[in-house]
Amino acid sequence: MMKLMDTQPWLDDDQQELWQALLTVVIALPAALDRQLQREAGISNFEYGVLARLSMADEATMRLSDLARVCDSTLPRLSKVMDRFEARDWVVRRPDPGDGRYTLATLTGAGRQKLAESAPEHVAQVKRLVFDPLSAAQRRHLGTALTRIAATVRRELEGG
Amino acid sequence: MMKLMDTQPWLDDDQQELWQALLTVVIALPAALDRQLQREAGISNFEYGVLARLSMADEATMRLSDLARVCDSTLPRLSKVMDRFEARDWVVRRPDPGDGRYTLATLTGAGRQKLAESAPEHVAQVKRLVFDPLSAAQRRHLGTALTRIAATVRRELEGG
DNA sequence: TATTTTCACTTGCCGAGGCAAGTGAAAGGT
DNA sequence: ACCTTTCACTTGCCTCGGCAAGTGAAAATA
Repeated sequence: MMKLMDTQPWLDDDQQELWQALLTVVIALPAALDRQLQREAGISNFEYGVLARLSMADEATMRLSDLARVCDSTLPRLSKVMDRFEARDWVVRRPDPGDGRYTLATLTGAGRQKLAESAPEHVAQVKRLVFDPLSAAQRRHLGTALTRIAATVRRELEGG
Repeated sequence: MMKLMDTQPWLDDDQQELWQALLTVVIALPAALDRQLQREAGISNFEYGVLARLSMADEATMRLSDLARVCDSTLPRLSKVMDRFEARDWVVRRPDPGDGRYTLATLTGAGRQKLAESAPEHVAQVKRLVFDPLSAAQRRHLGTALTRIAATVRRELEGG
């Protein structure tokens, strides 16, 4: 153990503080968002993201594999979310006419409405928890840093 | 509710970008850490955090409720983690002599060893994913912003 | 002192997600 | 044309975590 600490030193104090704050954010922020969305809309933060992404797509339609990628999801996970959404008539699935291996998911009117209903409070919560505590400059800096980290993590998950 | 939408509508473009990056980080970063730790040590990122926190405590001993708070965990969740840890002889639980309602958890030698084994690669991964992509100034700014957000989110979860 | 309330934790039940194996469609090889 | 391989997804099995109800210990009230 001592030997390992020599070659691969631990985080220094500043790094420790940053790391602890990041851990709290990645653990507690999703928990807070989930609780509010679950209570007020009966969906998870992740499910909200799926609805939002689909609604932004052309024709509100995407291939599942593309949707999974932009939502940072595995395919099995998204598949099961789609099962739930289809059961509630929020989306419809059909094979891609051009290539039968792909599946196209389309947001229905009911799905769009569900999103519209849950959006205002969710957005307000995001603003309250993430944006309100920061100055404009801090937001800029945070955006820059997070974008870099996000890109690195994405590569990690795709390559690993 | 309507009032919120009037005064604070959707996120603007810069906010959208920040928000998307933050979503990727809170979703994909834990996933990446979990995968590596699971593969190489058979534990989750959360479990690693519990071991690490305990090891830092005086006598490697903490009340479960205190441990839960610093790990941003619920008590049921931590209780089940402790079941697993006790089954592997990584911790022992005993009632607090001073107040029988509290339970003290102590890290055993085996538990400390498990932590020491998994630490180097985990720390290296954290450095690679979080610190390496950033300049020194960016790290400082990120730390400042995340600390503020973390404090806000903590208050949210305790108060809600 | 007896009863009630408040803790700190545990347990049971259920839904969600990961992984590995299965299915069906297209592409590649012979 | 056939067989194999490679996709894109789906399904099954299992574990983890959330919530609500249960337990046992201390405090508060009477």
